[in-house]
This record gives sequence, structure tokens and C-alpha cells, in this order.
Amino acid sequence: MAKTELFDESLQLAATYFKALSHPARLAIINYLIETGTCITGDITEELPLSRTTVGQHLQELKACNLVQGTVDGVKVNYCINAIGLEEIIQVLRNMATQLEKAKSCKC
Amino acid sequence: MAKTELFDESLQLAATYFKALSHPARLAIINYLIETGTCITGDITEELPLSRTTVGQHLQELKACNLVQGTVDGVKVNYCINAIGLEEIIQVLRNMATQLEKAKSCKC
DNA sequence: AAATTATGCCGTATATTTGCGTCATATCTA
DNA sequence: TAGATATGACGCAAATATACGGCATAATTT
Repeated sequence: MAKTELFDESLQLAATYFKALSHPARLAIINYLIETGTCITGDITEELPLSRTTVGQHLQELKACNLVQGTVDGVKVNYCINAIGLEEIIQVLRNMATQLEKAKSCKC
Repeated sequence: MAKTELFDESLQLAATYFKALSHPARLAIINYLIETGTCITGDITEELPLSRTTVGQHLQELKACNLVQGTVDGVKVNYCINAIGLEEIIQVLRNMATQLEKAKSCKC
């Protein structure tokens, strides 16, 4: 199985970003980080109906595609939005929106 | 398990659309439909490295969130982009891009 | 030094996704 | 009517995603 690598690379990249946004918990984390600027895992966990471990896992996924970044501060880790992935995903979102705009008229 | 329903409804809706876009095969199908305007399952299957059954399943998922629509034409089914879901998903994509724009500066 | 705190890593259980073959059905064609 | 064709529904296996508790670790705090 796992046939995703048989597709065009640009499609794979876009799919990866969309997957990162495909869970409400991760969207909530992103929104929280945008509003607060920076915060630690514990802060986010208190905002969500999930355990600390699960929140940590979602953060790792967001880190994996450079959407989120963490800097160690003693015992804590300060998380914030990562500018690298940010630019890329905004591009992907805008491109997709533009692409979909083309299909305004249904042909069947 | 399955805690997605504990989150804000708008986040759930957005996550649903992003999930629909989170597989390269579905992105390829959408692009193909935009380019050709309309086509049958068989046509799409020949473009993708997947079996007919699997392509049919991806089409069902796209239909489930009103991104794609199918009209029966004898033995065949003509698929095309569905204007209903199209408007909604474009909104979601644009909103997300705008939301992410706010986070231009990293705070850690 | 001992207790507290915040986190990462590991293992585990369940749920969902992905991918396919087979069968049934419905429509066209010869 | 018989055969070809296109599709949906069903079931199944493998891979991923989701969610969590427990343990280890490292830095503060007392």
C-alpha cells in the first residue's frame, strides 16, 4: 500500500499541508498560537479537551511541516508559529483557492 | 476516542474540507475535473495509478462534502465540480490564509 | 538534596484511511 | 435476448491517525 509517492511532488506537498490542517485540534492550536504569539505546551493543553500527551503529539506534527517552532526555555518549551512553513502554506492555500475559482461553472 | 466533536463547529467544518484535500489522489481528481470540465470515473482512473474501486471511493469522499457532483448518463456517471462545496471551500481556504497572515512575526 | 514542574519518548488500544478484488445491478449494443 | 460496459455496494487486509497513561529526564524551586 501507500501509493501517495506515485503522484506529482507538488500534489504531495500540498496534501501534506492540508493534512496538517485536517484536525480541529491542530486548527485550534494554530489559532491559539496566532492569538497569544507564544506559549508553552501546558497553556495549550488547558485550552483543549485533550490530554497533554495528545496535544504534544499534534504539536510534533505541526513542527514536522515547519508550521510551528519551539525554543527551549529551561524546563519549558515556548512554541510559536514558524515563518518558514507559514509562507509555504499560505502559498498552497492561495494557489488552491485560485485553482478552484476556475471551476465556477458546472458542466453536468 | 473520536474527540473531534468536542471542538468548535467552525473548526470541525474547516478540518473536514482540509481532510478532503489531504490526499494527492483527490487533489489530482479535482485538478482533472477542473481541466476537463466533466468526465466519467473510467477516464479519471486511467489518469491515476490506482484501481477503479479506489478512485470511486475517493470520488465518494469528494461527493460527501459537496466538492464533486455526479449525474447519471445511462451506464456512465458524469462527474464534475459541485458549485455548492466549491464556494464553501474557497471561503475556508481564503479565511485560513488571512488568519495565517496575522502571524507574520515569530515571538520565540 | 528533595520535591516540583514541564516535557519527550515509549508502548498500547482503538478508529479511520487507503487500496483492492469480487459480486450484483443497470444500461447500452449487437 | 445475449454480451459488453460502467458503476455501486460489500468485505477484507494493511497502514495511519488518534488518544492516552506511564516512565525517564532535565531544570527550577524549596
